[in-house]
Amino acid sequence: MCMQYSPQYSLQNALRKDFFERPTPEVAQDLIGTVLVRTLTDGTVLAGRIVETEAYLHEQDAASHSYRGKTKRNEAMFGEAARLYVYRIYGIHYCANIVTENVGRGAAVLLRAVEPLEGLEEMMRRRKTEQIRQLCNGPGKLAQAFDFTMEDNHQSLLHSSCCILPNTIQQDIAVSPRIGITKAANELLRFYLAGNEFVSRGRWKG
DNA sequence: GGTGGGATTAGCT
DNA sequence: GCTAATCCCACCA
Repeated sequence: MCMQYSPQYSLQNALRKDFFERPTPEVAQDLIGTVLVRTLTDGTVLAGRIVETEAYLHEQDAASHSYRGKTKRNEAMFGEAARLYVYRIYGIHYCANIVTENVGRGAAVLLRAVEPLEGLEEMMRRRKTEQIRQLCNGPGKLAQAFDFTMEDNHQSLLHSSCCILPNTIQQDIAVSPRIGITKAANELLRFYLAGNEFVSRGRWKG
């Protein structure tokens, strides 16, 4: 189920910067089905198919961290596309976003869930659980499993140790309002693979 | 210099 | 369903 897909872990195939320089909802939707790959310093490869994302837009989007303009905390959002914007949430967890559009826009895509493909033992160790479904089915969990921390803020996704591989599957993408926000809560900016069990909050009904 | 809130999670009822 | 855990940082004084 989760191991049948065998991605080519090669930078040759990786998504390039122009993929991320498009309108953020398009990027968020097109990221569904792609594969997030990270190679740790010890050579361990972590990979997962992205099954859930949310788009956070520029300064008109009241739910976006960029809503009140550029600050020290969110400056990565205003930087180059295809870089990571990582922040700490509720003092405990991290959330990993991919910066989109052009420099100065302040837009990004939140990675909410991935289906683990490779490096599961490492993820289990970091997550302190052996339940595969629990490894990456939420933004905080995903960040913990892939070891994304503030050190990775501004990190580029355009090299072999950290990149996104193209979608090779064809599945139905569903849309919904974003989760966990109070402002602009009706915008349909959350995208996920319909019926996929690794989507957060157990929204899969199997 | 103090304070409040947050794109969450785990564990308990 | 409810709530504690726990930390920047933005904002106001």
